[in-house]
Amino acid sequence: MGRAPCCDKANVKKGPWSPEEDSKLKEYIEKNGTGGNWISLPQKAGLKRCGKSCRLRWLNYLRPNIKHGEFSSEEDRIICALFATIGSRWSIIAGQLPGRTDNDVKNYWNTKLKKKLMVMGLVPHPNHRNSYSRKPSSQSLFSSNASYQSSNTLYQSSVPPSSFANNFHSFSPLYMTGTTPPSTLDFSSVMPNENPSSSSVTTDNSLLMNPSAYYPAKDNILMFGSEESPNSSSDGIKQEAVIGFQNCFPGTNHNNEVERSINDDQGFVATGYSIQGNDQVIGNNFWSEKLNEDFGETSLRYDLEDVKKLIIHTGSDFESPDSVNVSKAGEQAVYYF
DNA sequence: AAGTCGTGCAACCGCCTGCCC
DNA sequence: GGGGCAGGCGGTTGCACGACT
Repeated sequence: MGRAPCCDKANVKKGPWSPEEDSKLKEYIEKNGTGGNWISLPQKAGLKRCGKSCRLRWLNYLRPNIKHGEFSSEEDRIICALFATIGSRWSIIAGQLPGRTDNDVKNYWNTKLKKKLMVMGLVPHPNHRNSYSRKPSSQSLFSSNASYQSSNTLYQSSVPPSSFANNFHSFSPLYMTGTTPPSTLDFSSVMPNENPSSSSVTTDNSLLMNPSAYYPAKDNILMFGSEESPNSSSDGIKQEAVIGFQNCFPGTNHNNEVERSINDDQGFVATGYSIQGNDQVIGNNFWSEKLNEDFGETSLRYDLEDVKKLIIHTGSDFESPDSVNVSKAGEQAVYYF
């Protein structure tokens, strides 16, 4: 038996809202509130609409302080960073942008921002055949218990939403903002800096302050990304590669230290790292463990230079055979093992 | 001027989750 | 503990409108 419909479909109006309906709804809610029950609200308000439709109209259009119009470059940067961190969790992303709705952010991403990033080579085109990939191995990508948090709810799931996985794979290069401090976002490595004075966004937002809390636990992913530097050499060799590990929020803070993410359950280390030149990048989860071994469990922060040395020093010793020379500007790679 | 195409966005659909009984 | 319901969310659709031919 299927579930009962939320309203009588035959007797509800669908399609665009008229100004009269808008004013009825607005007037009612301003006077009485939603009463915590959207289903019964349309009847009380004298509307022939589904409760869900009323809720959507109110949240996306009628409620106070809704911001319409162009997204600023600051908002662009926040959306990109959060998308890279948590995927298509539009409501959470919208929660970081005062006056914006999840629908707005979603539409903006799908119609403009994604294309913009594709053009820039920061998001692989769907038909792009030149990115590195490797089959998942014995350990399933999402085999471990995932833990990810929305604005007010902590979810525990063995299988994160497939949409998240897809997005995570597709746009993972944005994970590698090797210059992303926890409280100050600097997207200069992934976004063109249209306004140099605003290359960083200072925020005291809890999500940005503690991104690891929102980071889904996924094992055995190694991500590579590269972008073409303005002074890229003529042979097309990339000038920068940034790598990140699952369970980590890759980034450095303003002191050029690699942040360690505290994950009580699994004790992972958050690492972020940007290398210059034509470096060969080798790594896997052992990298995190090596950091602990070499720099101590108690240390909350690792100096970026030490991480660089460690990568160079221990790279060939990694147990994983994975070894990638990310050589072409603008290419990205995602490795699973 | 008319037809076609592309884009943006509001709205809908259906699934998932939490809450309540 | 489990079933049902409502809210919330992300994906998708469809329409309006402008650009282009």
